[in-house]
Amino acid sequence: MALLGVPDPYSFELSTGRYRAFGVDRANVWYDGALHRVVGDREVRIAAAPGGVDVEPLDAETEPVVRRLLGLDFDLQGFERVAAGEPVLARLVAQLRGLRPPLAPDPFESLVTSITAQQVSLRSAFAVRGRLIERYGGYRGAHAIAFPAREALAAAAENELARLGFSRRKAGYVIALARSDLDLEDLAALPDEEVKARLVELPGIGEWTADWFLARYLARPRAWPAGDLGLRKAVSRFYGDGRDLTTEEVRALGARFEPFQNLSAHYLLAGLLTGA
DNA sequence: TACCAGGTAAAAA
DNA sequence: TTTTTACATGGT
Repeated sequence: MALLGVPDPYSFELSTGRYRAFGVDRANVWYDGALHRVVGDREVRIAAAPGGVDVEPLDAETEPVVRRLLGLDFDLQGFERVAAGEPVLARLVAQLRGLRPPLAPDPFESLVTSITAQQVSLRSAFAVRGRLIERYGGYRGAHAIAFPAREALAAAAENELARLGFSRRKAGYVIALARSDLDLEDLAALPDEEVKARLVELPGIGEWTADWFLARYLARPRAWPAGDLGLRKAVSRFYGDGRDLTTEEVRALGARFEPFQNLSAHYLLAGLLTGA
């Protein structure tokens, strides 16, 4: 038993919901009440435990990944202070106390995952992504499989990805991303708008995909995917007065959550999903 | 059975 | 320049 302490507030149940909500995630497997993920060439098991989470094995290689998978490093206390002054968020924060959005451990994985989710339902995206992981993944643990390495997909052919359920066009996006000379690690040093500018240069990466990269990989506090269908539905439900808001209206409403647009988006989405 | 789902780019107008 | 269309799968 290796206990990793968690910040306050923290809800393991709520924060791991994304790994279960839309089907089986072959890289982040929910099994027997615990989350399983390959780190390096080992499978890590993460489970709730009194006083924190039980992580096996826990060491310098696995801890940073686990922290990202569980969203442990978001400034939730700062968010709660700001949310207290906003009626809708105040209610959501109370109902979803300790919810921390998971972060993707790897930038390439984050982008490929978003590409699979473009236009289609998340259940459909999970299914296609699962087949991609089965076919091109790395180390196979007892439950989880390592997400495909960039080199593995750089060597793939468009036809092979199409057989897994990618549209021809999306297959091309994934391969072009894998083969591009953009250093995804370097993006972390750039401001939000510069990151987006670099990413949308790539084929198949538009503003939506770039926004989710800021939110789910770089954990930028102000990331606000205004064009996201789910977020538009959520914002419309809570602020639309019975009307469906446009992307531009949602974008403008983001100012109200300054400087915690990212966490606000996740709480609004979770609020919609759980009917809160 | 159709139709929609956490978009994007290319064609058509 | 703005609007329309194709795309592939899973769920309802």
